Amino acid sequence: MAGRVTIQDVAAAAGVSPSSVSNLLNNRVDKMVPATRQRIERAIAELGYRPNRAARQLRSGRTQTLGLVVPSVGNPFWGAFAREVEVAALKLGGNVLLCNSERDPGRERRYVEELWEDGIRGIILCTSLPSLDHVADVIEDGLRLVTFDRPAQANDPRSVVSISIDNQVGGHLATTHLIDLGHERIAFVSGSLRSVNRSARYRGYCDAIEAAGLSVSEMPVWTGSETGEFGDVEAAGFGRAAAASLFSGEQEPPTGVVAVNDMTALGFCRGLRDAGLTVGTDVSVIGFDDIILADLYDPPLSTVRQPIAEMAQLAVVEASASPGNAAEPGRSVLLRPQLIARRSTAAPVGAVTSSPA
Amino acid sequence: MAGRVTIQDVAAAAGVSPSSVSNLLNNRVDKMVPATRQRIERAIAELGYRPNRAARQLRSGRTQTLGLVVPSVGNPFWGAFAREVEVAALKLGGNVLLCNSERDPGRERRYVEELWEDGIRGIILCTSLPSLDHVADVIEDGLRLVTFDRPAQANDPRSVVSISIDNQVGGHLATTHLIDLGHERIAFVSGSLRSVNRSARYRGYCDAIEAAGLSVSEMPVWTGSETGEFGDVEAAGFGRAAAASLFSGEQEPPTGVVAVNDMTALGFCRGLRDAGLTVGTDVSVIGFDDIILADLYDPPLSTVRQPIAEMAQLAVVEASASPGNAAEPGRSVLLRPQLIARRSTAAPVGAVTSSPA
DNA sequence: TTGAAAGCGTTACCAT
DNA sequence: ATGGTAACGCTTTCAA
Repeated sequence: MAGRVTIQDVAAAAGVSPSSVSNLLNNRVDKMVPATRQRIERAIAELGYRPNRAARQLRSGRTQTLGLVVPSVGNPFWGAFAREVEVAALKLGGNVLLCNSERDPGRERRYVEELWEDGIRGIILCTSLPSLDHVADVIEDGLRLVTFDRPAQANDPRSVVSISIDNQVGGHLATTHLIDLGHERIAFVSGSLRSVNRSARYRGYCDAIEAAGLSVSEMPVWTGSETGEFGDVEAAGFGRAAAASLFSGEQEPPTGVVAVNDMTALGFCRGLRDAGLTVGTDVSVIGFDDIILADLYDPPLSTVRQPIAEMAQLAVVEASASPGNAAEPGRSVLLRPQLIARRSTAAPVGAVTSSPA
Repeated sequence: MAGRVTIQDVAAAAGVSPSSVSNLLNNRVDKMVPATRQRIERAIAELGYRPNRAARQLRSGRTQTLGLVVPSVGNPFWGAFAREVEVAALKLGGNVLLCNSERDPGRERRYVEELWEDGIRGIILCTSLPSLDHVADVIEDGLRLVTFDRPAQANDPRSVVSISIDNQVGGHLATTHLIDLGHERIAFVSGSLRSVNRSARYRGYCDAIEAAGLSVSEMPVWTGSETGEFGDVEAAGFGRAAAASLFSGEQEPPTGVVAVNDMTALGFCRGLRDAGLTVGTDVSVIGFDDIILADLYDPPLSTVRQPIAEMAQLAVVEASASPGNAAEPGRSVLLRPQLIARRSTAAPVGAVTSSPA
């Protein structure tokens, strides 16, 4: 019954006009006589009235809902981020509509368009595609797009705001950590490097390697097949396969490993165990993200932390901002990642006796 | 520009009436002359027209969007479930609006009401509250509510469909596994038991203990403070604290542990490590859920698996069903959990020499 | 096979 | 301080 109660019914029951009910609903109560207000409130309660969002949105053109497109909430990192986004949105009185892209550009595009059609005008898109062409037309229509985990690229539309850690610094941090511990044969393990953040992490890795007087070309870099794409949840299986390959005996194995994210690192650790090796003593492994399970792992996983709560907050503010009070668009916010050294990284077994370069 | 294109503009551009455009949009093309159709399609493409969902929904009263309320996507189990729900919804041509309740009844209610106001008529609610009173009025209004991870209760409204594993069987499965391995001092570790699934798991635990001729009253049961609620993500910290307490030396420690879920189990393992104990040899630990990290852990965690893909599919079908083709309401689907024995459980050290009861 | 016109429930303007 | 009323963009009869 209550499902079909309209603002008209409330007005009739309270003996006022629909406008007054609407005014109350929208907190325009400054000049309303308390008695009227109470009559309306009683009518609302008695009839069990609930406003119709579609009508409200159609008329006002506004929504309090933000769109959030992540690769996959099945991945603990994205799950944690999504949660932080919701927390931040709630603080601002908004909702969040969450979508999993599975890192598929087609799905990204479909979702962005669908959200736009739903009347949503602010979207946080967690993508790492080098180009935003696939959603360019919606951006032109006036979408406030915030990309996360993907620093701004040269060809990005002007209005896009990018929020990300400095992945190159992060890659450098992780690699330098291993170098400082005395490692000289350091692997880099990642899925396809076609994503901008992964390649930035890789660049940081290369910088650190070269800076230490080592040669990247001699390092075991494992980036999987060019063609095969790996979802975020599959990252673990990927890391496991990488470990199996790197320690198959066909080449000199690394003593330290930089994994492109924690899931891959955890999978890699599993692979090491399969091979009878011990993480932290036989081989040092460092990940990226600091998902909740990194600290729970045995041994606790060293990693590079992203300040997700802070980033989520920023992203929500930017995506919610009406054109007026938004910061200058085209902005790229690059936060600093933080090295979290735990027990999965240690000095290599033969560190002291290794011949100097 | 394109953002303000309406069906009228398209009709004008194509030289037809809005009705015809609408017919095309809704796939009512059976009796449309191909030429007309092409003109309209060209106009749509040229103008970059995109239908306005709010208007569409307001007029037709229909939405393809489902609501999904989980405790927290920060928890890998719920993240994985949410993903499966989305996959299932996509297959049926629908969307999913995801919300984190943090297991707060007030938030559950607020979300359910908000979703209803958004025009959403099917919701999958992952709650474990004994009563559904807090959302009863929305159900009366005609909401198709599917509860997940919470078997039907006596007072539930008739129309509610419940999808869950048989948690009592699951608890029994986990406990019996430890008993079969030779354990005689088996702890149960959980947050508050006020949730129906947790208490069902506990009941299964008790059944198994008693069936083995042991006494529940002599077992170390750790269910945390009555008052303190623990979120799903905090479950790990909780398990860790439980381990610290159970192995503090104040009482005889258990040789086996049934944790109420994998996050708690993983936290417990971390706590054991803090205490210098080894999981799988010194103490056996079994969890619940089989999150992706269970298999990645060192040692791989024994657990009781929930068939989440199958359950998600079921939930989506039920929540999407229009009253007509829905299965009989009030139904409670109880799926069978599956024991996954891995290396975190083994025979206790003193199994053979332990004195018989 | 296509078109005209009446709403869906709300807001916002302009009266009063 | 409150009411009347015209939109918002679309779907859906019903008529042509």
